[in-house]
Amino acid sequence: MRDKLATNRILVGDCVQLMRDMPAGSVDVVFADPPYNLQLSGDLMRPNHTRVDGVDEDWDRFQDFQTYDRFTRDWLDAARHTLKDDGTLWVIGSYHNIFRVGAILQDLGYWVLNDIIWRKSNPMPNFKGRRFANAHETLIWASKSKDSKYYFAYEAMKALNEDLQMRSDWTLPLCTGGERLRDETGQKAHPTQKPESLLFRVLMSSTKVDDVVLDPFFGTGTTGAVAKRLRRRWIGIEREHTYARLANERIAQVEEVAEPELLEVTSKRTQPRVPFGNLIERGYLKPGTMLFDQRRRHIAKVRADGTLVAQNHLGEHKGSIHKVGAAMQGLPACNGWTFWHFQQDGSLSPIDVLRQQVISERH
Amino acid sequence: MRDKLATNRILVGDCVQLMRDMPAGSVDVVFADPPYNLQLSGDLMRPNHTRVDGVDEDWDRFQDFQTYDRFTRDWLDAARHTLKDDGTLWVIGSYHNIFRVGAILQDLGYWVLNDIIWRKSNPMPNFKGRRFANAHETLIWASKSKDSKYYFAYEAMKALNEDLQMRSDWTLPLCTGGERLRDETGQKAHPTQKPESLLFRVLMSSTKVDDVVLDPFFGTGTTGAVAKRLRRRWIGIEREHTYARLANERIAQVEEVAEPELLEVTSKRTQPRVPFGNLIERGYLKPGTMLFDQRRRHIAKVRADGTLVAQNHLGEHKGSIHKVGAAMQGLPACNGWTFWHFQQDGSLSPIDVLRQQVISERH
DNA sequence: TCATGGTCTGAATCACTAC
DNA sequence: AGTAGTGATTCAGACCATG
Repeated sequence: MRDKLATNRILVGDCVQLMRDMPAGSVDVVFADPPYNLQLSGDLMRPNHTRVDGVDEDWDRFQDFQTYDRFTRDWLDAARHTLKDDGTLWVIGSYHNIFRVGAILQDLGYWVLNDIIWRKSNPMPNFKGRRFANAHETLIWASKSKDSKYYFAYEAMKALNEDLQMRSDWTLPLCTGGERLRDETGQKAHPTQKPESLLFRVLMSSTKVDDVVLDPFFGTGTTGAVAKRLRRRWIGIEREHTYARLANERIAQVEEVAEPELLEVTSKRTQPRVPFGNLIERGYLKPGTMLFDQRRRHIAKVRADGTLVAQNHLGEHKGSIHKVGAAMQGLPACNGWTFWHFQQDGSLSPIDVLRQQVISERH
Repeated sequence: MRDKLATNRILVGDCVQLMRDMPAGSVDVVFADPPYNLQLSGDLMRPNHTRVDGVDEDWDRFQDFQTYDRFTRDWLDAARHTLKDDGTLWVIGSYHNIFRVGAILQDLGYWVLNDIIWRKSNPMPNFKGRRFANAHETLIWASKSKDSKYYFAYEAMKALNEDLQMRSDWTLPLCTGGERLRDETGQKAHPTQKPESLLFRVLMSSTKVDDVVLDPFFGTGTTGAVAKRLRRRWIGIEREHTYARLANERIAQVEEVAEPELLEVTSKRTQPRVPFGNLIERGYLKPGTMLFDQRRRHIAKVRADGTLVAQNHLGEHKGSIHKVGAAMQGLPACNGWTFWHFQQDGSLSPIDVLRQQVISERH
């Protein structure tokens, strides 16, 4: 069976049909980046009156949830047919579609191993201030069934993460700059190209050299590019000729690495900052607590939302610890963490010591 | 209807029945931490051969996905009955159940606003090294329907995050130490007690002072404790008397934030509107006064009826401060309050400061 | 060559009121 | 119910022009 499987090539056509035609149990890993069913309506403008270039391609339009569910069930079922019994499936999505994908793959008998959060270091903001900034996407990693003996490169993942177990949240930047494929006019070639760093971690964690990776929504071929670099075999399925042509050109330029395990990794473990508000949420400081500068010349009161309120001869000042510290001193700027102190057993300590406690909790 | 709703108390019993009996459209926010359907089989052992004290309660056992789905549909539907049209729902879960919860709530007509990742700073490691360390849980935030005018404390969230808009990933520690409720023998009283910091952020972002928060899986009452502290009204539903008793004792000890004004959040959106003409009526600006943009590239004259007149290479423009500001810049829109400035002692100030004076005069 | 400042952009379910 | 008017709203990072 194995040698019948043509790898390292793109099949152009409908992925459900093409996967059903593949030999059963021939693929080690499926990575799928299906349409998200975003249901966007109308234009979104930035505050500077420019238009956001959103996803409005035909392939992301579905009549309703029922239609999307049928589509999802079909391709997940066909993908299951191609998978070896010990193979695993990856799917990436957002809150628009990921719940439906997850529930359907559970119904089909897949066994969820992890849900993984791609925490974007540079997401698009929420321009209208109506929701939390949507700063992540979700991947589901699942084995073909509950009892399958799937592969997981535990040690490699730990090494990638400074000798700490790799967690289920990955902080990685978007695909921008030189990595982003563009057409002749400089426009992005594909609206949802994924960063190679994401596929690197997916393939390093769940495949071995020479394993076969199938991507039924190949797009511009990020999966193939990273698979080739890591000496995995790959099969891409893509409906649109334009994307397939771009992917072929792209992958042709990729060079394989001699020893994948020696690859240098961009592990951007950027520690999230600690906002002052966290100290209140976590009970280190209560709303109403008084803060002082070191010599007790200035005094401010903590509010529930993490701002301070204080008064001096110029009037009342409300805002961040930094802004109020600056205003009270009549200075253009101030580091509130070292300026403001809290009282403990009669003596004053800078609020920075509380921040250090929060950071140390995080390891 | 409002005064019929008994708040700040725990109802002991089945949440589906009790929610159905509540008056329709009476609750501002539902926060739910339902059973996760963990499907643990057998005991999990640490490397040092001690047993992990996992969730092994009767209430977390369901025969199959179908049974869990029916349960989920029932309580989500009953919760929808209690919600005001502009109310919102929060649900927390893990990959065991969150896909089913998310898909079902979408099917019921809820409209997902965000999925939120609770990124645990101190998660339990994966002891067997067979998966990624499960270091997060997922919350879904949804409005009752697509068109509802839900409440979101955008400015408060931004303030909590040092003046950057709050993202969809929240890094917070587990509930441990003194915050964790324990029984007489020192055992944790509830296996899945959530940290108060998590509820703080949930309630600060989506409720106002005196709003009603309903928690149908109340457990040991974290939602009630934080709601009381933040001066929100709360209703808890809990099936087990033991948990309800512990929750009552716990909440009785909670102190409300002493000064309600510390809980106030300010938002430009909720300020009363002031027509520009009011500034002229009240003598803040005289007809004939010249207004400028910040760099003095544009100039306009105030007319007695509260409109402006200005000229540029495209011709003469008359109309509101916004229309004329937009026309002068060749933009589709413009906020005239911040664009136009008046001269005072040689320096320019935005006319917005005059609007603020009018608002503060009115209290 | 380096520092600085302006511009552009990324899977986005992104306003509300009065007439 | 549809339309028009008011006026609220963005973060990180790459790239480019300028000094």
